Amino acid sequence: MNSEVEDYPLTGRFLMGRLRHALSREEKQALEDLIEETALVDPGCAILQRGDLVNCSTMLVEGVMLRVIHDKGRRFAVGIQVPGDFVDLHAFPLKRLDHDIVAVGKVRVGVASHARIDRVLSKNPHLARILWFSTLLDAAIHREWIMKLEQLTAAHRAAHLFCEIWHRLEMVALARNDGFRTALSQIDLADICGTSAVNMSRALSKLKGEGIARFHRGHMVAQDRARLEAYGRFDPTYLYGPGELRMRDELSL
Amino acid sequence: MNSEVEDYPLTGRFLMGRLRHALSREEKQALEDLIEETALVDPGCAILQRGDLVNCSTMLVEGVMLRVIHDKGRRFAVGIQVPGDFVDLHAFPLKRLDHDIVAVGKVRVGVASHARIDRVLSKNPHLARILWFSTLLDAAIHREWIMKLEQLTAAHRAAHLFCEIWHRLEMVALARNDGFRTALSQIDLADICGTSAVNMSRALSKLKGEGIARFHRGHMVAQDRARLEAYGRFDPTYLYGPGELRMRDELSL
DNA sequence: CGTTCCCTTGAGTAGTTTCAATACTTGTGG
DNA sequence: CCACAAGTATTGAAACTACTCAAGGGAACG
Repeated sequence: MNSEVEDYPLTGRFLMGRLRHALSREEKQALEDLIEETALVDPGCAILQRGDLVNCSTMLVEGVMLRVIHDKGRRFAVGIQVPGDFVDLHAFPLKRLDHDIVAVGKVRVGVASHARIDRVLSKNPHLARILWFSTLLDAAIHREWIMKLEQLTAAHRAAHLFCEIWHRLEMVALARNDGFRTALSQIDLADICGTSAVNMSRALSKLKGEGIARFHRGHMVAQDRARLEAYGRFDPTYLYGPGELRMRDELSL
Repeated sequence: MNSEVEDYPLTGRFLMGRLRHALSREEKQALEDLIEETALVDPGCAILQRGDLVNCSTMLVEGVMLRVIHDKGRRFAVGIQVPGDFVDLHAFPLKRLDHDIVAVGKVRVGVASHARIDRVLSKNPHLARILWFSTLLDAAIHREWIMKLEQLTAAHRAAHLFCEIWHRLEMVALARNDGFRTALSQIDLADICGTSAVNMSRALSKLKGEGIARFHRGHMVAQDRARLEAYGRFDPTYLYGPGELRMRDELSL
């Protein structure tokens, strides 16, 4: 077990592999203390609906959540969150969100009231800057999704998505050597990749047929990661993990 | 001429129609004073390239800019900015961006060093919160684009884009009664809508043929705005202007 | 006056959608 | 333990949308 997660069981994965090293021990503790209570969310349930006036924000502790927008009965996923993500921190400055946030499978979350966040951030501008940073990571991921949707066919999109999830879970020490395990269904993948469930099924069997990746009931397994990434035109830079864009030590944030 | 723009010629359009009413006179002046110099940017030129270490941010004063990502020679637009947008404020917390920001047509910008922004924000947490808010508006627009790409065909995407630009220009008092005028080409529209220039041409002639909108050398004219918005499945809520999600007065930010 | 960039139109191909039918999984209650 | 229902996944066929390649028209700028 990762020692950060031992020391900070609710927030130990926050920004792990990104800017977590820039947090002091006191700041990590302040973050952990932000969480007033934890809750279990049932599959498909929303912790937050479009337009709600929000007065607390949610740290995802265990499981996967989707940002979804409903339109004319269809469901469109515009974001995916993994443990360590402060899923609705956007609502702290925005107060209301334009989308729902729903659990995929069973999910455990920690809840922090905006009043408490406010108190901590006004005393600690550095932490405020870090939280701002974390919301902009979501924006960077949104941009990559836009590019992916503009450019790739369904099978390539699926491969790209697998790469992204794999990397993000790896950064928070939840990936496996040969893939990852989530509660995502093919329907979820279709909603994320902007295609129909039927076409997603075909795309996945193509990936399987070419020996690139197998997806079965939420398990993604790929023997040759480089091949998967090449197929998905995946470059992890936009995740601001180790690499080109990563905050260097010379920079104080 | 709008009085805000008279009083604050460089930043008077910042968050106009959104949270600008929450700024005090002093804060508006502090923002205006952030801008150290102005510059003209030539068509197609980038003020910032992916991976650059950035130490200043840019207020768009006049013209339109695109956020673009290059991949295998093709160009993909992942965002569009209009006057009043703090186009690369994302780089203030992120330090490096994942995309380029380029001028469409001739553009005038104001430049604010991060050192100066830092000084002002540390003295004014309320203003810091407002700037954070403004970067999350970009994220909300990104999410809408994701949904639009997942859902709509090229002609509908174009209509949606026209609606968005029209509304955004309207909020900063730069729209016309029957449309708007920019320096966008059909190629730009294609890069934004994730289609080929050929297909965008066909989509536009379809919109023209059905009497929904005419686009010619950057001028967009639509007689029946409601019809255009219906065709583009457009709902301006996500822009956080007047409407459902708008910050209410009861909320202090 | 010609180059360059932007836009248009046609034709063939590739990818996706929808509808429909079928099968597999999982959990529930008899 | 089996039967059933609900949700999930697969496959086929026809219609549609978009892509690429290619050729040509038109406006703007020097």
